[in-house]
Amino acid sequence: MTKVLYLSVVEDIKKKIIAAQLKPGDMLKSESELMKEYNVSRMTLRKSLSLLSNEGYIYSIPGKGNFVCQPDTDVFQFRFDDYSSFIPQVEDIELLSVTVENPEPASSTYEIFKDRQLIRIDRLILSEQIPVALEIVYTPYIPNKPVVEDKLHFANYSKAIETKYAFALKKTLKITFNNSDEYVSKKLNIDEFSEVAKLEKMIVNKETSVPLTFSILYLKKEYFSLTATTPEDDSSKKIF
Amino acid sequence: MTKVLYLSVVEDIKKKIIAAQLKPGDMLKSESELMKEYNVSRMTLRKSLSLLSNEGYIYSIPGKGNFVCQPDTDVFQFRFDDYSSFIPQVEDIELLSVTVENPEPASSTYEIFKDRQLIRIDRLILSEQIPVALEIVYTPYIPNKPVVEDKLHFANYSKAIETKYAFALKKTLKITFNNSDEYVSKKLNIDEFSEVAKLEKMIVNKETSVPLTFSILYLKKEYFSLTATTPEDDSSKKIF
DNA sequence: TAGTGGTCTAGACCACTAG
DNA sequence: TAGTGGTCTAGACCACTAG
Repeated sequence: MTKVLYLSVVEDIKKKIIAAQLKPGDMLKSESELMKEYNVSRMTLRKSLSLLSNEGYIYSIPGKGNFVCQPDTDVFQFRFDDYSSFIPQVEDIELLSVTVENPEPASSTYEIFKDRQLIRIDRLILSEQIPVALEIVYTPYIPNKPVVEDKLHFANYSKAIETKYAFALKKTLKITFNNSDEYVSKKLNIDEFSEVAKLEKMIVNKETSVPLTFSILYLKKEYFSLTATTPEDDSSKKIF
Repeated sequence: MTKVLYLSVVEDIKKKIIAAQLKPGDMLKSESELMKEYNVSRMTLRKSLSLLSNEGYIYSIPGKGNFVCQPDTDVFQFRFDDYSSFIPQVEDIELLSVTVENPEPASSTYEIFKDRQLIRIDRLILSEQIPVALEIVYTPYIPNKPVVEDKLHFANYSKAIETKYAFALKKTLKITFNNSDEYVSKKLNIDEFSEVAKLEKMIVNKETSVPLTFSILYLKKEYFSLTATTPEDDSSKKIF
């Protein structure tokens, strides 16, 4: 079908794996056999196997052969950037406060940042005039950076760092369901102690483990809905 | 450092990208320049580039050059198989009922399975004697399959299918916070209409879109906690 | 010892881009 | 037209596995 040799080999083997003609753990024919079967050179055949390997279909044991993977079908993926993931309507954002504070011992911010001074920014997210979520963002306070000095540009500054060092970052998101405290319930205009979704996001430098930002999003429970799926076949990846 | 040529090239370029010496959108040197710089053959250099591409660091535009990717750092991953993800303690499972039913029009099972007859299995998951979650699993009823005929073996049968056709499956998980209904609250022994986490998992055949199973897990809110992270560098992937 | 996969090279031909 | 990346080959040498 495809006029590119190595892709037609990939397609054929992949088809057999999906149809379970080749089952997890099964050994493929040897490379020299496959070379004859598909009438391609060793390097071309190996390029096909490489692709199948990258897509999680096969793995190889040197000296033995190539085998069909035991796939992990319990890994789910979803996209999350900020509140906009949850609030489809056009929203307003109300800046509540910008403060500089020291983490209290035993608080989660202390766990993360130790005793570094932090900038804390509180924002209220509204949809159709009603408050929907409360976001609190903590970032280390670095004097002389264009940060507190210019609150308005802070968000963009933060994003810029995130983009520049994107390959060095690791993000962690923890989702729980909590009773709101007095502050949160007042801001969201809900009953005290009623339930809210709590999303804690931490961004750290993958290499150095230095924390970059920590944020908490308190979201009205009826707005929380998360859909995650098994990752798709990564044909988006460029093929060399 | 590494004695494998193509890996040392990968390491060097990756280092530059992580350190933001090469920024998203930047063009790499041409392949012929890189060949000279690293003193490797074209195919070896291209193998390095291929790896970097697979790991999401670079992409190429034929006729133009290789470029540093604009990474998507908002994709999160987590593992989820069943209730065991949430209940760390040794748990008991109580089989509540196994029934055959027809989806009611407008119900979510009808949306998924249309009017196919379904097997519905209700289980109560207990931890330290107290009910923690209620699981309802729907599967198409196929007469003469070793399914309803032998309830005890059903779970294993289901798992076996899942394993065999793992490469053909796509799973979707939807998480929301809902008010419990009478049945759920009674079984979980909580106040009616109080909040529970609701996890709906659907397994479909990726190729044919035929649904395989649909399950709902009602989980006591205090047990719900989900931690997801940005995917790690996939050095687990075998390299050809 | 024969067979397997892993690394690496030199070289050929191609389509596409951009001046 | 010169340069870029994409495909494909034949061949060499290596370490590892298993009988």
